[in-house]
Amino acid sequence: MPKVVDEQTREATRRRILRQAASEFARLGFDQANINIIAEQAGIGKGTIYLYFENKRELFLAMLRYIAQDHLLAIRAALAIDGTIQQRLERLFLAFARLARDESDSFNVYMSALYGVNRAFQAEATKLLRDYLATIALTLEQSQARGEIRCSDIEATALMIHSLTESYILSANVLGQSEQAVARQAHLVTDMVLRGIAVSATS
Amino acid sequence: MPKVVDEQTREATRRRILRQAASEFARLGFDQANINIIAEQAGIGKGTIYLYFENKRELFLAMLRYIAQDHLLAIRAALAIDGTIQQRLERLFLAFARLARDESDSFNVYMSALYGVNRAFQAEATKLLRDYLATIALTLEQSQARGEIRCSDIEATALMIHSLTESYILSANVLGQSEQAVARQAHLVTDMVLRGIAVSATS
Amino acid sequence: MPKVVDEQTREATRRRILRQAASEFARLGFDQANINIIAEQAGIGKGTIYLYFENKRELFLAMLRYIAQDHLLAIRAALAIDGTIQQRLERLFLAFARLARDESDSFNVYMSALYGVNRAFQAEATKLLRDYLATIALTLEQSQARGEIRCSDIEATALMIHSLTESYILSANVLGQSEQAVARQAHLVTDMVLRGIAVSATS
Amino acid sequence: MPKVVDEQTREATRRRILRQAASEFARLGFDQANINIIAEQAGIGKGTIYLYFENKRELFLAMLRYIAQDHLLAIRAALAIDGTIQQRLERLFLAFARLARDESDSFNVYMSALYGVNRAFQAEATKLLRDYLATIALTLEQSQARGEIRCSDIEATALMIHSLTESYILSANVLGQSEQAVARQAHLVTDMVLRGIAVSATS
DNA sequence: TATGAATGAGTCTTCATTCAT
DNA sequence: AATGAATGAAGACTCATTCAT
Repeated sequence: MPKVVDEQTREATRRRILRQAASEFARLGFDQANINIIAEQAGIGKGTIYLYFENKRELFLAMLRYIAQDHLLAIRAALAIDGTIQQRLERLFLAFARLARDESDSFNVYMSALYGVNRAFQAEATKLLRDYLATIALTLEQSQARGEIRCSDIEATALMIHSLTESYILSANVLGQSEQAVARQAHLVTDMVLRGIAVSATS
Repeated sequence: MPKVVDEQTREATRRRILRQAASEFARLGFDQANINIIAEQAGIGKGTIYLYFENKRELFLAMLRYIAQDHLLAIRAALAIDGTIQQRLERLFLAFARLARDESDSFNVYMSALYGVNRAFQAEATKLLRDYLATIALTLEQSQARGEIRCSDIEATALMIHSLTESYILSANVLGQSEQAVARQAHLVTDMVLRGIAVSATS
Repeated sequence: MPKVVDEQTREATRRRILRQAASEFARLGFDQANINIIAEQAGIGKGTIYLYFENKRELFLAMLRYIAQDHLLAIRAALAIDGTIQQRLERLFLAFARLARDESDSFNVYMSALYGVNRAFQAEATKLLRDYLATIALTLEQSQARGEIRCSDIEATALMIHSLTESYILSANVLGQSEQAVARQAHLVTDMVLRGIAVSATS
Repeated sequence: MPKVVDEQTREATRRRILRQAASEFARLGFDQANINIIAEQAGIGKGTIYLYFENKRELFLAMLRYIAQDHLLAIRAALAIDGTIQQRLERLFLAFARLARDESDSFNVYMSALYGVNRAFQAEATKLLRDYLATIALTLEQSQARGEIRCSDIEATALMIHSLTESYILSANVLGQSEQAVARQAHLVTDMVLRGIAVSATS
């Protein structure tokens, strides 16, 4: 009989690797990150990592999917159906701000993948982007069904909302603005977006 | 005046290196880009590149500054004082769209630097971001002075405008939307921004 | 008598391993051959192989001895006492040709060991060589006792016969000659050997 | 102006690498041989070896060609046109014996390549084999033109001569026979071959 | 000033072997 | 006895950088 490794242990190890990988990739980028160090930090042997992931590239992609799930859950929770569209979008904005702060590792690594030069990583990051947009689009549709807004092009509007939210927070972070300063903009930005939509929708 | 000719030659070589560096860094990223290939493409010897730049890192930073100048000129030209604020912001939007298309190399490399993981590069890219924002803020001030708009927080608004513009175009590109489709949004987006500002300004 | 069944099972497993080992070592050579794959092909677990053989090296040596037995049986059968010396040597030649064709795996692995660089393997392969030579020498002695041939140096002659036989077939194979073409040489080569012996024996 | 490296220096380095490579490959075989150690022994840096040879495999093949030239020169010198066919073949036999002794490194490495499992190496070693055979065939033709021998199938006879010579010496070496003992067989073996040819030729 | 040959630090990955079950 | 998950030593190869010319 083989050494019985229960699924749980295996899954726990897998997660530990992914977490350390996220940390290292976020800190150093794909190329500079060192597989051996990731293994060491995960408390396993050098070779063991290859029992869980085919190679460095696959580890990176798996990690990307792993953090994507987290992010998406956060986004969906923020856009939960209760509240007005304004409140929901504010929650979205704040959720992004929180992610960028509390999960800066995974946020950085996702942004690097999305705007970096590696096509394979970009493709994977784009999948997450599409999921974001679909979630936002769903919210807009619900809101429209309720008569809160009137929106001619849901897709484009979702893209606009996401772009503005994400980019605003990223730029603010890069510029060194405090989280509080950013949080204070939640109402302002969503208000602007909603009024912008309302107007453009009728134009 | 042989000295001058030498200066010119030297400057020309420097630019040739920077141009090739931008191309390679955009294509492969900092780590994967190969100094030898950049030298070869620039038509100089491997060692010569070190007579112009201390090391790979400095070459990257110099290249970042080099393309930043180009971009800033384009942004300033787009925001030239003639026309209404709406027209000026539309030109800004289109200028970004054109950069993302015609200068995709340098656009990519700038985005990678800004949202990548290398702090040194991020700091340099942030300088360019600050220049963008200052230029936009200046435009908003001019517009306000003319009474076109009324804006409580110029800085935040500039950031919003820039974020929305840049991120919209990037996301659209990543999602594979055509340039034309993006261009058609110019009026819509700027209109939304302006009405958003107008309203938020009074709120 | 469960003990006997166990013994049988154990021996069967051992043989299965040896057979797969011969196949892999012949295909890839000692270093490139993969213990895990041998185990897999033998239908046993990775670790189990170490219950039968101390390590990769010992497995190789055991396999070498295993195939040596087969070869030696074939050689002895070919040199069976019936027939003239010419017929017996022709059968030897054809037996080698058949081995090289039908048991090319074990033939290759033996040649690699004998002429390869690993001293331990060479020593083991040399044992087989000595057995070959002893069998041939025995045949020559029998033939001499019968008055068929007259041979001053049995050892050297046996070596000559073996060398010519083995090397001819190998070279022919390497050069891509068909089995049939090789087989047709049987009479010619043995004839030459015998006349060579006859003459040199009197000189 | 680049560092001027005269052809001579470069060629000398190349040879030094090839010589050390032959030594290491002969000692350890292709897989166990260590590129870094070869470089070190050749008195150059680890990376330098890759300026002369694309990779380990190409280094091995280049070394094979390099030693092949040496061997072929020795073979050709031995078969120089002066003397009887018997004398020429004796010189061939002795030349092989000397190579196996004095150039045992390159001899081993050639044999490993010829009878090993790596097809690429086998193909290259086979080229050398063909050259050997062509040289021997030429000698036989010359001898036939002079009326010394009469030979129906030059190619097969050349193969026989080479096989016997090479294999006899190899086996003798493997069996631990002294060089002198081998050398003493020169006359015996060639005599046998020639008489064998003469007879088989008329049959 | 310009060059490119030489260097060697650095890293992903393989695989024989061990050992807890 | 049988297993296979875990290990880590080992090595080919790349490429930024140096420096003799």
